[in-house]
Amino acid sequence: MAITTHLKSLQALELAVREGSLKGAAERLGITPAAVGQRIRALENYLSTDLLLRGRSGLQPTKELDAAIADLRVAFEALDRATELLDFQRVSEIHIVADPDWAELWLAPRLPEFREQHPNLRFCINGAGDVPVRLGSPDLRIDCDSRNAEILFHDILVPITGPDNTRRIAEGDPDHDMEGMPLLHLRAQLDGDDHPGWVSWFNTYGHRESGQDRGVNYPNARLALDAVRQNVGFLVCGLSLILQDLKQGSVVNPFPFSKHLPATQPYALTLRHDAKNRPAIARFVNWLRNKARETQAEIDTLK
Amino acid sequence: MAITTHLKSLQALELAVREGSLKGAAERLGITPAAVGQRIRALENYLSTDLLLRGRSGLQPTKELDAAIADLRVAFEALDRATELLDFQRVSEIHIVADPDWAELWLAPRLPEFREQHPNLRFCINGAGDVPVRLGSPDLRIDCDSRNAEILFHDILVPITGPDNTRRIAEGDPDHDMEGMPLLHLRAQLDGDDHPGWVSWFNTYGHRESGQDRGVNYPNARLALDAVRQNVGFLVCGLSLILQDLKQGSVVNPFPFSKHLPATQPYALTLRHDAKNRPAIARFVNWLRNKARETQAEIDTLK
DNA sequence: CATTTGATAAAGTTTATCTTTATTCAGATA
DNA sequence: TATCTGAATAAAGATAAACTTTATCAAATG
Repeated sequence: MAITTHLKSLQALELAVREGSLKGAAERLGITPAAVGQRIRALENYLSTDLLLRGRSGLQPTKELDAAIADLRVAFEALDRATELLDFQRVSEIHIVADPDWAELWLAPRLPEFREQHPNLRFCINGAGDVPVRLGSPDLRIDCDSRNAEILFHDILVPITGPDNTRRIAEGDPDHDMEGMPLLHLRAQLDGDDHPGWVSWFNTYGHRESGQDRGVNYPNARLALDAVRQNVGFLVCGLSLILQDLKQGSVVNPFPFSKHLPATQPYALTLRHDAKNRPAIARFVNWLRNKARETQAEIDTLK
Repeated sequence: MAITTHLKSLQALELAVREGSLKGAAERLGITPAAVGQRIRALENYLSTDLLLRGRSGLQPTKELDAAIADLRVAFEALDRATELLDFQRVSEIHIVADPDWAELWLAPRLPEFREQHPNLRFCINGAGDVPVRLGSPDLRIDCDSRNAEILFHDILVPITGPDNTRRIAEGDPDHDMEGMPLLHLRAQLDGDDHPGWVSWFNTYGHRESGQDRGVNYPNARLALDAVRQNVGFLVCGLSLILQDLKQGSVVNPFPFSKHLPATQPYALTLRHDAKNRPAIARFVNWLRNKARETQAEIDTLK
């Protein structure tokens, strides 16, 4: 028994008969009337038979089609039921809690790619997103603090500055040039040892004796990065968060990447206990792992 | 109600479940297993759900799919029935009687293009072809003799010779060069006035006083043309029959096409009384008219 | 343990499908 | 009758889907 071909043609045909016009079918299919005509004609050509008598006002199936139209209707009704059951419309929600800087600067720029392929998924990231927060623990947690979590990648911390300094750096000694510009700090860098900043960097690589913690403080990396892009000063920042900026040249590295500090902890992923059973989440995590692997590779290449 | 999308994915899915393997489904669909996997995966991605648990030996629908598989089976069984009814396999026969030279030299080279788009059609042309002759009148008749027939195109008759003469013609006087080479005749050209040949040509354009009907006789144009291609001599031939040869340079025209004779009658088409009701024939005739129009245009351009 | 078989991933190519634009045509409207 | 309108169509070019190929992987089999 041969397998049915021209499925889309048959679908268009059945719909055109049901609607009484190519135009009507086109609207339901979300394509142009010309496309519907082409689909049907393709089938007619294949069969070397006319199937539809096209009048200006209304269509009429030929007797060849008449014989089959009942089966076509049965078929597409059954398919529509199956579609319903398979829950084409289902919206699955993924709730994520993550390091805010990472969420804003690493995840957010990469997410649209994934969402394009998974239009049925809704995200809630750190309380914001497509859907409101849900009570209880999130499906995923990504940060640098959790123990026993699956490691995504090990970041490194590097000094960066704005694009206007590119020329100056090329000509002279970056140490010298830095003298005139403020150091930018993240609040977290000054609060504890978990987030190494300028203090650690100068302690390791020298270049400046005093005033290592002077300068401007920013509450989060996004704001600090905005300032860097506008040439406000120099910042020590996770390389993973600025890969795109470096490629575009909207920020630059005044020192070779070999002068970096390792992050104290890797970014790591914790899954909610029952999340593994949800295919949507499994698929998202899978994507996340791949993207993390890419990032790790880029970091390792540069450092 | 939304319209079912991913028809091919659903088809592959249903078939894979029925066959118990991607490979089996692939064979029935006439594509590679990789393609089947891709179809199914596309749907799974779209739904963000797993549908098929792939084991090395045997597949198993997930519970999501289980709910829908019955409807899918119903749908594709109905489609297969519809397919049957629409007679995907139907073989329609077209019986043609035509001027033998035209059939061999004009129709035969053009027909494959049409047949490629209409694999269900079988031809019987002048008793030969895919199917044996049928009693009674043919569906189509194409010749230059019938009256009250639909004109396809008006041919012109031109002298031609083989490619080896190209150089000699370029250098000198074709009249002179013709002296050493035999004139080729078709039997029909010598028999009556319907098929002008060298006699008419020399009477019109001069160049030779005697021996206009001497030379070699051929029973049909194909054989004569074979001889021309091998530089046996000079022939007066319908331009429509050698357009491709001229383009390829396998025959050449020693005289400008302005020195042509008009064919006494155009090629014309007669349809059997009931042929108009057969869509396959209507479509073939339509194609024939288009091709004839093309030929007419080429002739008019050259002459 | 080596081999076979079926599924998968990645990449590149081919083919199908769709849109756009312009044209045609039957019937409605003036 | 003329002309207008709305739907279908034709042609061409652009886009996107689908397929094949090649290589890899993992389970099952000998």
